[in-house]
Amino acid sequence: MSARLPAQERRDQIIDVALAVFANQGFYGASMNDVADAAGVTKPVLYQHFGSKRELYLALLEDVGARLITAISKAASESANGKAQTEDGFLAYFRWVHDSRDAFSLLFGGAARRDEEFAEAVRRVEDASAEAIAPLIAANVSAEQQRTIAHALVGMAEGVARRLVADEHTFDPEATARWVSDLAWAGLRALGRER
Amino acid sequence: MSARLPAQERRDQIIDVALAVFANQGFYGASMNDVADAAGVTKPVLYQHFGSKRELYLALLEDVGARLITAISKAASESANGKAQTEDGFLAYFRWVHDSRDAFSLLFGGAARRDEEFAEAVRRVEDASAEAIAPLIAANVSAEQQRTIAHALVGMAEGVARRLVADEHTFDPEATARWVSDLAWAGLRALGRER
DNA sequence: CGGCCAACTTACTCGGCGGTAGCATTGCGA
DNA sequence: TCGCAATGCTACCGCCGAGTAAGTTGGCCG
Repeated sequence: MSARLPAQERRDQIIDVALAVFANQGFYGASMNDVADAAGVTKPVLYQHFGSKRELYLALLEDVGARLITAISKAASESANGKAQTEDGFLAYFRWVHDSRDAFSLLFGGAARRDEEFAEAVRRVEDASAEAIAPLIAANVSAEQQRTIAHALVGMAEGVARRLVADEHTFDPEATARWVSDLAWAGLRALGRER
Repeated sequence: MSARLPAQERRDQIIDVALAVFANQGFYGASMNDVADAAGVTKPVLYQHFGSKRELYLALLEDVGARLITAISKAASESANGKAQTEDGFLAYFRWVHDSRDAFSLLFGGAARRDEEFAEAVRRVEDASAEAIAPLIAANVSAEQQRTIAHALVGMAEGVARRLVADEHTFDPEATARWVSDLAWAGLRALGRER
């Protein structure tokens, strides 16, 4: 069988494997036995590293969410003007989706939204994204409208990504980001002009 | 206890009640006993009307999805120009969300996306929405780009609605629709100009 | 009034899953 | 080389939920 591993390595491997399993079968669809099997190990081993199924799943969400936020905010902070920020932000997002489909499925595939505790973890990610977007929105609109716009843009990216991940065929993150950010940026500029 | 009901009425009542229960607790969170209790009957009664839990849930999805599609496409078909179609489409959408939060939660709350069969039902709704949007998109872009744009707009509406439904506080469908459709329409117009 | 069919209930089965107790084994450090 | 702590496994428990068999009640029709 597979070799024994020191605790830390085993833990990392479990996280890796569990991400794939949960992404494919969902939180309820995958049993702890499924995860254990996929890791080449038995159930009690999982419980040596994570107190419960929920705890394992939460660890995954946090892990994956942090990565996404980092990618986006890093990209946005390095851009000069608003338009570049929009483009680079979307580009970072779609690159992340492209390179980590499992992570995307886990965060936005659905299961995470039903459970209040999980939903909160997802919402933290979405709110962080919305916050990264906020500065791009014209200042002369109400706070309520700003939040709406921000979440509209987040939803845009999510909606596009969902379709790309659903129909398996590969996609070009650069082109997708350009299309979406063109759409978004034009909308944002229009907002500034009127009223 | 509650009176006996003829089959058809009981079936309708179950659908009503099940919608509320599943919307609040999710497919996995709610047991058939929960649904039965909420309807004031016992489990076997449910199974007289629906072959399985999945079948009941699917019936709900179809039912609710059809209503949404009808609302949107009716609104869009009655509008004169593209801009009006955009506005009226979004307006119909947000009115629907406003008046049927449970239905929204069921369709887009998440649980439905994990299961392949359920996900397909949801995708049918999203695709139908995307199709309603397609004619608004400039013809001089690739088919691939068109689909991306269409799903971006669908995602926009969904993202905004999700936030509105998540933080309970009531919202104004008219204002929301205006904000979102302004954003969308400006983007769509910009698309037509370039290239 | 009486019978009969549809509506409904009680009371189960069965399987799967989260979680755990206790034992086996491996390989690292001395 | 040998001990022993850490790593892992076998085998189990309890529970809960989907689904069902068989019996009971209510009300409509003749």
